[in-house]
Amino acid sequence: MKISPATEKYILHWGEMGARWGTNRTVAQIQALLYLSPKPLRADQIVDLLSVARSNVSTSIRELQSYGLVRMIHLLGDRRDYFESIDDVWELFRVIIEQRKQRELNPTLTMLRQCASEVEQESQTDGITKERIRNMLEFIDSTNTWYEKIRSIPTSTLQKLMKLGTTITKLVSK
Amino acid sequence: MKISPATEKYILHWGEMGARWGTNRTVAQIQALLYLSPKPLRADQIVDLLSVARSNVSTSIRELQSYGLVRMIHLLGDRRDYFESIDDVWELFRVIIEQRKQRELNPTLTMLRQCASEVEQESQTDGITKERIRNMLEFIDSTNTWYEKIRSIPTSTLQKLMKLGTTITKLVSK
DNA sequence: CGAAAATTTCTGTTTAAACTGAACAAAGTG
DNA sequence: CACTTTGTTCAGTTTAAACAGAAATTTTCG
Repeated sequence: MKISPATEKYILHWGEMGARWGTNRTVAQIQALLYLSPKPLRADQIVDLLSVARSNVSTSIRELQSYGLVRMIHLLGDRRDYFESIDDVWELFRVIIEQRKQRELNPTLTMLRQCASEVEQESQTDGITKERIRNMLEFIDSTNTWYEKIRSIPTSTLQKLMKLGTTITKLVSK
Repeated sequence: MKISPATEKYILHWGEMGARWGTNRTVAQIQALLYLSPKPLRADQIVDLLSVARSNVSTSIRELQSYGLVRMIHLLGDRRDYFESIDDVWELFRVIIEQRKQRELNPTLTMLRQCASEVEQESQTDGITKERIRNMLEFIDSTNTWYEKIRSIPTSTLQKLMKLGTTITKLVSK
């Protein structure tokens, strides 16, 4: 088995993007490879296709599984582990967004609530500073609440909503 | 001048988050410091408050300016450069999102269009692979188009829309 | 014009994460 | 129950980015 030029380009780009989205290159490359692969792949196949160490594949796949982006599959009469990625792009990004919420939004919200509370006790702190902390908390809190309402909306509805675009603004105009 | 405990907690957390959002710790810390500061700050003040090298502040501020998150200010009769951050949280995230679009979404869209085109010539590539590339292209393309419609909506309208939550889904139900 | 102040650029060091290869462990197989 | 296959863990190495400090540059002002 071999990687075609277009497929390789995709995988390399995805690897670079992964670095900007909180994982490392190999993890993102493996996800891209599994996403594009018509069949589930084994770890040793990934080693060959991406030219990375076996141990690297093992830990990277564990990470992808913990994110819920990749599943392990078994074939009858074959004890080796096969892996496949979520293939529905909407589902894929749902999972990614959900992970980022857990890892970034929630902790930030906790921190901001603490800061907003603690800063009130600090008489030496400028009023503008206190206000800015409150503003940030309010913003992140709104974003969070909004997301929690949005996340359960089915894909088909989201697609329609996105197509609507600015039509929705008429709903709240003035 | 000194940093209060609550302020320090904010700055440290923001620094860690920055690392997950494509910049480094110092850049994010400086932005946080400037955001919270009631007055514009000089580079040497940032050096003292954050305990980082002068050169580090210089390059970090340059990066923040290139993002459009921080502005240089001059005071009458004072030749030193002062800096301040965007203080409106909505504007802040608008700028951040716009930057990420430029640096991530646009290049990815270009890559996907190339891949989708090139992969059609590849007779050896599985049909499923081709379809997955098309699906990803379509998704990123929709996201991009949606964002381009959304980005010019005024803050007040966005706030109302977010408060609506799932009410909007009635618009497109079934 | 020359000194002092302020800022940037450059080079080398530090640091943290990614990665490899080998050792280890577990799970079938003959 | 040895032996092979498969998968994981771990220790050491590599790599890339962040950072500090010095040198160089620019700016300001007497």
